[in-house]
Amino acid sequence: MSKGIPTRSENYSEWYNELVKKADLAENSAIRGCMVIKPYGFSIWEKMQRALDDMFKETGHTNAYFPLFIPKSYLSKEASHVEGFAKECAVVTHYRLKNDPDGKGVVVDPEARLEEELIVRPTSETVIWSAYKNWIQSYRDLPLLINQWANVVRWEMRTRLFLRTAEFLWQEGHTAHATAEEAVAETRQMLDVYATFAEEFMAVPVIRGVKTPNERFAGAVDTYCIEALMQDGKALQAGTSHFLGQNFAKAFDVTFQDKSGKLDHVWGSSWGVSTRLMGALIMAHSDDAGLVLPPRLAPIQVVIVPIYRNDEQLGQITEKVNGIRNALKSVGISVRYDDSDANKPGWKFAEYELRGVPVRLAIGARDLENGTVEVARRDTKTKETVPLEGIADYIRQLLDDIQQNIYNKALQHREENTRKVDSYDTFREVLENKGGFILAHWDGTTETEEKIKEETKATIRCIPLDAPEEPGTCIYSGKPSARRVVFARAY
RNA sequence: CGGGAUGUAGCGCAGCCCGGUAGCGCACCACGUUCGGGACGUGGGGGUCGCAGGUUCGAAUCCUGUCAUCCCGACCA
Repeated sequence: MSKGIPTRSENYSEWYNELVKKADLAENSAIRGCMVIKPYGFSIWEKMQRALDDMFKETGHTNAYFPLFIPKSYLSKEASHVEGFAKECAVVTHYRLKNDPDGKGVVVDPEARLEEELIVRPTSETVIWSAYKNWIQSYRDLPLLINQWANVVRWEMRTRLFLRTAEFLWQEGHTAHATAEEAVAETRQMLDVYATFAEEFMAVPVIRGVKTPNERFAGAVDTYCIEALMQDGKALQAGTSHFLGQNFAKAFDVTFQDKSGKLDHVWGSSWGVSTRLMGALIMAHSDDAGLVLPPRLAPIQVVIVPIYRNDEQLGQITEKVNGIRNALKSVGISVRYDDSDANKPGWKFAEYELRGVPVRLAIGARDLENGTVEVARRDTKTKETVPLEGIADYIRQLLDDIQQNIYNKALQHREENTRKVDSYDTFREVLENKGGFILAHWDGTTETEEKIKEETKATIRCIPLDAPEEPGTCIYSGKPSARRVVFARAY
């Protein structure tokens, strides 16, 4: 990027922060740990939301909305759940302010203390399951397939734009089923939905896997996840899906009668992805010139920049551009024509590259004469002059090519940075010098996992669902192992 | 909550050591020339120097306190 911004290789972290700000995606708010998502950033998030929501509905889910506040007693009903979240909860203790007796603004009215504190939801399992108790009586009420789009709060000590913020936006699905098999199938189905979304929309290849007990969601029987590899060799969990067993059903006494009249607790699942996906999107593809957006998620797919010397020329160009815009719009391509006089073409070129617009068309007097347009693509930064005739089909094909190319690049990067390692020395060396995913044998104990984490900062990202059976010995303890698991340092 | 740093114009910074009434770049406004890769010239507007005390004839500068932000840890499905 221009103007003294560090490059990816100099300082990935700083590069990321600057990019988020310069590309007008988000900024830190004055509120501790919170983020302001700016209009451009939010428009990308909206595209993600829409695509995900369509996928949820296709798989039979409906949207609903539950309260922001959770009575403290709800949260404590499921023992491991409360333990997992207790350390990062924002708590509402009072319901009224009053004027400061010393005349200095307002103070919390000590007389307005809540009898029972309210927790700002860190996740909604507890409020939702307390509602499900009343919604479910019979097997005829099942499966219950509900999703909500909401904000949640987790009081993180240290935050990073999009990747970890005190408040974030997400989607959380909560389902109830008559059998364990159905609930597991749901859990796996939603994992696949997430993986498909990541790969086909975000152009980010992911590994589907199951978490170790240590990394499991607080209150789940099994936690599944998709793991992506960022350009700096660190892993990012891009989505999770949990099989809850009967844990929440038991905690909230959610039972149903089956066909034979027998009473049983229902089986649950929950799953979610958050604005963290924005972080994944940014980190997976961007380069030193700025953001690189996959066409399927780009708010503006094509920007048109006129090159002119005077109003007369601009008029002629605009006339030609109107035809192009209509042709592109008619095949469903989103276009912006930037004829603003405020900035020069060179400035606009740089600006739209920074914002990751996949395709840029430049059209000037030369093109008017020749019946051509200059087409520049963001992913490869190449440009060529093409005839105006058939431009819509050409661009549509080009957008598909760009989507595919971005994915291929990310996949190639992941493949080049996924290594089988069989000794602890090599493991440490690879982590230190190369990063990436490391496929290694592990003895299956939390103890070993913790030791490795302490010594190397690497965690087991997941046990891949497609991990082949392969007897070996644990790189740390030397004990037998049935298959390799994925290690990495993570965000 | 520990360790380090920083608060000066919308943004990025210099000035502080050695006290003398605030400056640079970008952005902004006006005019002209420019316009196919972040244009140039000339003129102009904008700041109680984070906040509160103190020292001094005089404080952005020295002292004390305080608040905030950032980085490194601890924390983190």
